[in-house]
Amino acid sequence: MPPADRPDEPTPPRRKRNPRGQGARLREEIIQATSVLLERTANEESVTLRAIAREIGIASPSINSHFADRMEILDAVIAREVTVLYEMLAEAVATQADPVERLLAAVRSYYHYGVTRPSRYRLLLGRRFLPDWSEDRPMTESLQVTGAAFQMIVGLVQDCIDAGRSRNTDASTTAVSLWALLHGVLALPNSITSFPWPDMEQVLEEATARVAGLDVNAS
Amino acid sequence: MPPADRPDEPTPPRRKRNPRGQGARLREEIIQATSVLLERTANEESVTLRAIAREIGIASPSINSHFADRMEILDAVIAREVTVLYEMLAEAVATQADPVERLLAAVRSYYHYGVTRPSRYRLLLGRRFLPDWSEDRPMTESLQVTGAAFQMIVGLVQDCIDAGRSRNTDASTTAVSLWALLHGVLALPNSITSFPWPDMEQVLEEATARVAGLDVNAS
DNA sequence: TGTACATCAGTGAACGCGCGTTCACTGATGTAC
DNA sequence: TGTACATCAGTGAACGCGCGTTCACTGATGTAC
Repeated sequence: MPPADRPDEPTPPRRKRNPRGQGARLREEIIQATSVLLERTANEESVTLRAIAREIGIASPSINSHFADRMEILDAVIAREVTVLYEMLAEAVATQADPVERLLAAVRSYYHYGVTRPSRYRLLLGRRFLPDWSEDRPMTESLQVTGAAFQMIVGLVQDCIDAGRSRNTDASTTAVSLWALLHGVLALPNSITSFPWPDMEQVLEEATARVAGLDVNAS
Repeated sequence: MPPADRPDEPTPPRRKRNPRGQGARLREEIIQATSVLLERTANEESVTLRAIAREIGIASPSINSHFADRMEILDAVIAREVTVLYEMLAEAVATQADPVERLLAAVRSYYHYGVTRPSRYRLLLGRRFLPDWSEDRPMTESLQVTGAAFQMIVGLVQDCIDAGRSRNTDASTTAVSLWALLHGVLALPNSITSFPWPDMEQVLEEATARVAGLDVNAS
């Protein structure tokens, strides 16, 4: 006889099975649970298929019909997050009219994403170092959005140049430098916690102006 | 009967046991093997105790008398590598007399370290994200050397300021910005391989001059 | 100079664990007749 | 309107694997007498 009706027992909350044509809903749940689990554990390694299944309350083989392996789930999470980041940038930029302010809004927005979703940001840029990575996993979707985001920054820099608000000449190189700076500012304090870091947002602000050759104070 | 004398069999090369007082030699071998393994597999996760033991040709429990766990070995590797990096910086700086050239030599040297020892560089800055990390592992030794390296950069920037070769005023903030830039320039192309990166050393060179407010062309 | 003994450096088999994967299955729900 | 059946969504037990860890051991070498 199974211990049926002991309500105080930590019985895993049994899921309702999805209705007939709606099997793809579990796919959504898996992506969502992985994202949550990732941010909670702050460690990609502990996001195993079994851990994801536990998080949702399903049997772990149930994942197999939706994803080939762990990496495929993580790739889905990445694709989603890259889009989230891209839209955050676009929204932030849209609120500003001044070319310099638009560029700064994008930079601040990227920084804000990295600070508030550290594990997911790490995943975006650390996928290549996961155990089951291999060279021939193209990730076309994420790469396209990444490329679009980059081109957006290039455009913003170019606008500053065109408006005579940047002393730089090469918008593309400037964008790469800004990206490197942003990534460093986000990654360093996360990596080396016991170091007397100054206010990194302030550092970023100043360095951005220098790297982009910005004329910040003009109206 | 064990298959004794088949010389073409892939018998693991049996190690000579260390002489009496020299047990600590194996400790050295373990650190060395871990470092090699890390660079070869490019993945911290596959550097397991058993993998390290296999690499050296010992039984895996033999490690226990030298290190408490995997993290302790990696910490020893890190301590070594931080020192290697610090000495590379110091040597590179010592070859130059001009303040700006000294700072640039340090920046190039850091970049060179990261490019030539990518997995170890990643370990230096990724330790916090390993599965068995915990907040109360101080790593005093590495942190001291890291602090010394940072102070060295601060000093180099200050020298540029004092010599009227940098338009900046805060050497410490500038050093943080430079560090972030360096880290980003190293990390980005490693993370996102399928992106049309420009020559990152060139990007670094230009951005360094901007971030540090350098007057590069003065003799 | 010999010999008993302690110590040091490391071994090898065995263990329990969590993992991904397999495979036969279950049980609700839509569809054909 | 009823009923047989196919399909869909997911289960649960079992497997082999590599891992870290344990524990009794081995065998060379230095030391005491």
